[in-house]
Amino acid sequence: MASADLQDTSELHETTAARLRADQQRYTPRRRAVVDILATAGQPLALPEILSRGDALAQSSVYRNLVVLEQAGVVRRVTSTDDFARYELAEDLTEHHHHLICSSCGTVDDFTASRRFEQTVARAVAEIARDTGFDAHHHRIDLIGVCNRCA
Amino acid sequence: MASADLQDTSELHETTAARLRADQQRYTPRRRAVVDILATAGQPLALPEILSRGDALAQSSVYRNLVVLEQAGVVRRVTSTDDFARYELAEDLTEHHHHLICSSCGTVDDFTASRRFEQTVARAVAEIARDTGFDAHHHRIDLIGVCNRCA
DNA sequence: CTCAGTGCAAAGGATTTGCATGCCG
DNA sequence: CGGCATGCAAATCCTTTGCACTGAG
Repeated sequence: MASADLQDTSELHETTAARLRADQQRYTPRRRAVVDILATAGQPLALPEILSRGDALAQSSVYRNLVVLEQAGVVRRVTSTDDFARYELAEDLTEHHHHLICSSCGTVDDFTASRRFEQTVARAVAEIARDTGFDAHHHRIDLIGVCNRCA
Repeated sequence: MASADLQDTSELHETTAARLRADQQRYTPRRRAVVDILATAGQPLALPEILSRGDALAQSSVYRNLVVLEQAGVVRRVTSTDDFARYELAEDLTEHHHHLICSSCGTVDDFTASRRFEQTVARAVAEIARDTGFDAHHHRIDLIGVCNRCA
């Protein structure tokens, strides 16, 4: 299960720097800003949200940096119901979790399931992989519905 | 794999017609064509795929009809890794299933899980809903990996 | 000095929309 | 006849890309 407690941002940044380095990429101030924003968000963010939380970040640069960060395994892109891509830190930098997707406004919130549930899922996934020959890297489990704000 | 023999497409079309009617919408030949294509596909289709399987369907009309069909609860929009939206028949018109998403080519295939697994999921979902107050209409469970063709 | 990173503006591309026409009811 | 469905083309809008500039090494 790894994924220590990375509430400690310095460890997060160290890990991020290491992964970027492994990808021959630098950990620039802009990239660090993006990581910081995602780390404190607690939910996947769409680009406009990232921009508004940052200080004069250029849209194109953020997009470009997100690509680099995703490539390095630091960031993960998630899709919702609207047509904004949303971004969050890679799961091994945070905590294993799933998403509550609001079909009304597109907001994505995190939630964690019980250990027992996760075990069952893991078992089922392994089973499926065996049966279908599909090489599953990871899975995603989302609940789609209406969030409190929209209800 | 496909949903195999469309034993009774007439029932599908009847149901579809009813749902459209409930939405004050007509079941036109074009809409029927789209439903037929999705019914025989056995996997979610991107728009170009729908067009190529149809006979001179206009792109914009198909998009428009997909919106209408989705609105009426006949069609469901699913997202993959590429930037094509994909469409499939609503789950209650087919069979409860999940998706194998290829992170390489974006293809989405169907798979069904064991009854036991689904029960556990249902229980967990209810639990989450109770804890978070999130009104979950449905859930989605996808396995992301590399399909046989891309491997 | 070199070259990756950045910002601005313009381009791309899937999806949506305006408008004129055709057809079902 | 009237209004919705359709096709075509143009418009949208998120995202990507071209290009010139800046700063770290």
